[in-house]
Amino acid sequence: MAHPHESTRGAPELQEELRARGYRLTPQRQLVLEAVEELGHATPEAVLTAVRQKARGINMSTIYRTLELLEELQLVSHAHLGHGAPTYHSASAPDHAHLVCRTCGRIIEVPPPVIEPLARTLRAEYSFRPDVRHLTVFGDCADCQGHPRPAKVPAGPAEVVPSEA
Amino acid sequence: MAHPHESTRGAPELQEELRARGYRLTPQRQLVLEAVEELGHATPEAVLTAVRQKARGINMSTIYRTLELLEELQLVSHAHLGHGAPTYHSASAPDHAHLVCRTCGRIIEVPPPVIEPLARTLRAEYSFRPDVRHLTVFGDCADCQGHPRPAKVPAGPAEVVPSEA
DNA sequence: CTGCCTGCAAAATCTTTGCATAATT
DNA sequence: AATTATGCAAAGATTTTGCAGGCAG
Repeated sequence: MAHPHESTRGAPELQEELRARGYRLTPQRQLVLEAVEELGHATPEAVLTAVRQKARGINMSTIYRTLELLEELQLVSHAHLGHGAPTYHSASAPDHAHLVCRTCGRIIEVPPPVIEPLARTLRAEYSFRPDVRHLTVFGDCADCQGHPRPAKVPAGPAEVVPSEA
Repeated sequence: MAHPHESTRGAPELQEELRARGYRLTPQRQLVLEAVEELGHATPEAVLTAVRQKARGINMSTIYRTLELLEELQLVSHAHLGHGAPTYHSASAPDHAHLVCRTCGRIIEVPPPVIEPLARTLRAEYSFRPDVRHLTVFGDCADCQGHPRPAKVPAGPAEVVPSEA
């Protein structure tokens, strides 16, 4: 198959979560959830584009409203990987934090165990419970160290490199 | 004195850094740097307000251009503490990362040593060099755990709680 | 003087909201 | 049938950019 995340229990679970809170199941909501699951790291703009390939007439405001709803239902979560646009992830994908290279824009996913020692320290010393899924660490990746750092990060959301750890 | 950061070597160092790269020293640039040093965590909007109390006629576009320049000169750095507005910090203040409570909005500063173990791991396993000053960890603070989490984070930039560690 | 900077205004992004209509339950 | 959800368009909020005049060096 062509998509990153296969655990698209989508519809059934979605309907269940929606109805439990008095919300309705609509084609738009199914499509948005599917798009987030398939895209992996999706900006609202990317979700809109993806959804429009399957159905027409869908509006950006619906994307925003739906993403907010899905996040409330804990079916998706978002993280800030750059200046402006947040990116959404499916809750059915494995949890991970992000490393973002400031020079080339590359995004590296890291599994929770890498963050856990820090999380433990924050819980112990600050009574603070971090949300690892929302964590983004900015810095320079292996390929970009020592380079004269361009004024701005290059174009596009850049490739995502899931860590194998 | 009434302001957080006293190490306002400001003007001299600013002039030096500017001239070294062919930039000019202007009243606006001095005022913006001072404001960032005095405010501690400053959004562009807050900087504008602060600067306008000392001089008039200053425009928001100058704030943005100046903050960008000061960051290039490494005299300030920014972090994303919330949804939209970035906050700027003086480089003359002690380095620190941020913990942001999603429920009450409280901001807790943590010193680099707390983050260092994670930084070491990322360098060793991912050849990734994190920028600790830019690091923000979202989660729930001691006071807010177990609470029914409001739909939205409460008003205002909220108080900043420098860690004593 | 020469050319960098600033203020102003318009534009560009990105997101939210009001409202009438369409769709779900 | 009762309400919720959507599409559309306009409004907001934030940041960027083009220009002509002003100021630093």
